[in-house]
Amino acid sequence: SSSNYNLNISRSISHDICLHDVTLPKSDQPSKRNVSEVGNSEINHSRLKLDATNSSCLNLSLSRTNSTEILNPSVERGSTDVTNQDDLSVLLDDAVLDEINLMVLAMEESFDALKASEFFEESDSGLSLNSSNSSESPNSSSYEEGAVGYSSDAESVSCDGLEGAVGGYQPEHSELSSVNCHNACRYHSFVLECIYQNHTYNLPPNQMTFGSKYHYSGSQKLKNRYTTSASVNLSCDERRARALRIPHSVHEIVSMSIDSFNELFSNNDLTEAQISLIRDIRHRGKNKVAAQNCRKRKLDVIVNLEDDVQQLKMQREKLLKEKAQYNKSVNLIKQKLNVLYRDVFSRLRDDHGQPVNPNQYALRCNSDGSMLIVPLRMVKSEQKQKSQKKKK
DNA sequence: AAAGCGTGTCATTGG
DNA sequence: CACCAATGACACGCT
Repeated sequence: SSSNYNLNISRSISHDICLHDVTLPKSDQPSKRNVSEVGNSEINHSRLKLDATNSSCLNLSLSRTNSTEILNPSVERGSTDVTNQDDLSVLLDDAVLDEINLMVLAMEESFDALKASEFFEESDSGLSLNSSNSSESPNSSSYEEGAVGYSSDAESVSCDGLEGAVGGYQPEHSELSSVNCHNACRYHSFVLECIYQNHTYNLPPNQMTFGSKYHYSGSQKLKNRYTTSASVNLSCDERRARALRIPHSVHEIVSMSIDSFNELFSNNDLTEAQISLIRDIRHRGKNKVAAQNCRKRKLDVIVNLEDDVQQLKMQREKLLKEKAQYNKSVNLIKQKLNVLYRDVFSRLRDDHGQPVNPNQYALRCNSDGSMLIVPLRMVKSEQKQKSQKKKK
């Protein structure tokens, strides 16, 4: 079945390719997301798929729908059905294997897309990539230049010839499906170059530049601002530093004292580009540490505030309990006072020896300890006056 | 697929 | 005025 041969192709090819592991620094390995972006440009027809989930191993897979086109470019799409492995093995002729091996070779050449394309041009049927700038895109994007150009917009080289390569699926490419392994290889090599050099893989192709300063000014500066995963950035600076032959590691540049740092520029050995890069590296490194400290402080503040909230909650609970206790005591005292008051009142007698009516009179306790019997209306009017004074 | 988190970077600000 | 640390905002990758 077609799915069977698809499996076999994948196995044989990936075997070949995995034998020639392209080992990348861990920090340089494209992340899954990057791969998915690359994957977006895949087409449903014959295709090469960069499987960089384990980017040390380049995995080549052929989609089942049109793998015949890769295997045999002369077969028109849909005109031939390959339905079993025998057919496939016939199609998987030496020429195809050569192509595959050449791709592997190309990958061994540090993904030098130009070299890869040269191999293919020498070996295949002459079908060429419709890339207008094959001479400029991969070659002019050599590692050194990309790094040098980091601080110079003028050195940017666009990737117009590969529009859509990174941005997403481009239907036109399906028309070239049988065209190809080597197109795809070059294209993916190119994408890899982009990723390795300046991480512009997240940019639309027309903005993908080699060696351009990654900070885009103007209205696009936020959207297109260069950003990469944390693990990639440092090595990015390190590679730039190496490319410019800066005689210090990124760590040294960042951590050296300000005096040592200034001494770097005192002897005029450094070019403008080097100086600019060194300053940028130091600034980024310092800022990175500052951001880390800032976030730590922020977390500390949050933790402290959470502690404060907890303590205040506990204090509130405690005060509420105290308040309840005091209210209880006050009520108890009021009850006792009431009992005492009634008791005292029940013992009082007027001039005729009659009990005093508690609805008409009240007891008043003076500051000197003496007690008076006062008419209740007097007490009430005095209370009114007091309350009015308080309002004023 | 969406949300949340961690991180690096850039712009800005205040010391 | 230059420098630098601090910080808000943003984008990205990862879970």
